[in-house]
Amino acid sequence: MIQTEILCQSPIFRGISPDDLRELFSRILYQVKTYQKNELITIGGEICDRLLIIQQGSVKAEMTDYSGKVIKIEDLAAPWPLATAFLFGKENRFPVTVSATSEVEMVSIPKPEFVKLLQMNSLILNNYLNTISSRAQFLSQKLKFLSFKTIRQKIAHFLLEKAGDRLQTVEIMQTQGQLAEMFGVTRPSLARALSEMSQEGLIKIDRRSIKIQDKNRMNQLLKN
Amino acid sequence: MIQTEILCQSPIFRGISPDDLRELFSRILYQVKTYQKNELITIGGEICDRLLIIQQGSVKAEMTDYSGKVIKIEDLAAPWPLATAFLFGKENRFPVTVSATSEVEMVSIPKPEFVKLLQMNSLILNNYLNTISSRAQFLSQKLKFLSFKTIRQKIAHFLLEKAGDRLQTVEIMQTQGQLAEMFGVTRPSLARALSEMSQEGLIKIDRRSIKIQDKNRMNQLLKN
DNA sequence: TTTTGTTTGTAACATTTGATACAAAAATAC
DNA sequence: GTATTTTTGTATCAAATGTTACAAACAAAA
Repeated sequence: MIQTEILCQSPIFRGISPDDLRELFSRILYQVKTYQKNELITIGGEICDRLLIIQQGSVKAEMTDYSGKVIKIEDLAAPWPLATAFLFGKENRFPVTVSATSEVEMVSIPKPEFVKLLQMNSLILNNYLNTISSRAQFLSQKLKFLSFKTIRQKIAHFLLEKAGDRLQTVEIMQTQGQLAEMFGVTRPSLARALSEMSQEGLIKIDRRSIKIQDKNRMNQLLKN
Repeated sequence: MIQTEILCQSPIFRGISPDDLRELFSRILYQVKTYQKNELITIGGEICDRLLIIQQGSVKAEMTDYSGKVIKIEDLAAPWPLATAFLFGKENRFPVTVSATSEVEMVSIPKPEFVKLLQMNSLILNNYLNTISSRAQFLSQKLKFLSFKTIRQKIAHFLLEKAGDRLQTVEIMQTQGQLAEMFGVTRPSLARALSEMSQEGLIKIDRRSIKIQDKNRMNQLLKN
């Protein structure tokens, strides 16, 4: 049985009343499946031709590496949808193996039926488009960040982004350790780069606030 | 005037007959705007609340860096859509400044009207979902590749991916130089890493074919 | 205040990679 | 077959970053 009070909390059905959602579901085909703890739900590599939404319980996603060993990727709980990014596009396969970590109820909507839902209700359509677009935008940002090779470049990008057109001084909310992790470098390396940039007059560091002293030279760092 | 013979070549309208497309357009609001050479079409940072499709001519996309200098990003021509990844999601702003490089006709569909199109025609809906999903999948792959830090890791990932479960020997189609560029490293560095891995018995290199001799140790390289 | 734990600055050394150069090997052209 | 170009293997040195370690500064708790 579907529980629309839970499902309407899901990112895809957000903003829809439980009653409306029940009405919508009555017009499509779907299944509600129950899985016991530790039971397999999807296998990595399997074709992804249906949308799965956790209605009750929690699952874990794992990936198999090339030698066959298993790495845990993430934990998900109701009312989250699974693999929204793999229903469409060229790579229609589950990237991960999903199994139940408690007793689980899973709503399974075949792709053609989900397309009907998208066409019947513009809120669902917008929610879904927003979900996958935001993901693409997030990945794109992350990729841009990774494209800067040296630590100085990463620092410059981070500071200029935070400062925008106007500000000269940026207040950092994270510790150096957290920043270093974001940048994918070690903490002492980040500290060294910061102190060198400070010595060279590019920035001025006072605790957690950093003043950009030479915007032009900072920009030149990003040229390559 | 819209030219549906051209527009139906666009990734978003692919598979739809010119006549059907004309009928669909008759049911929504849209504009066809003409731009002279060098005229501005969108400005980076501007809100992206409409879908733009090049119907005639070509444009260039440029980005402004933090110091105000302009970097060319890409050239686009008819019948390509602009910024499909920024119509929805959290970041609804054009990332680039677009200007005409020849006389240009641009079809402009306001976002709510485009949503109508998506709901009226499931082919358009599928095309659009496939476009942005594929983009997210592509970015995700690229990100995964970049997450490997050492050259050895990149080599291991590349070879294990190519080999799959079965094969032991991988035939490389590119030159070392091309591979090095893909990996974002210099050619001598790649050659050195390969020869070291060969000395350590991980792989055996014979011209353009590389045999994976120790899959387990290769996998361990990817653990961190 | 004193104590304790966290954050920061910095140093010494090891490792990885880039830059450059050059010769051997292979592929291609003549 | 010879000449020319491309590709590959390798060496040397420099630059960037990681690793480890430790002390000073700071913040929170007792």
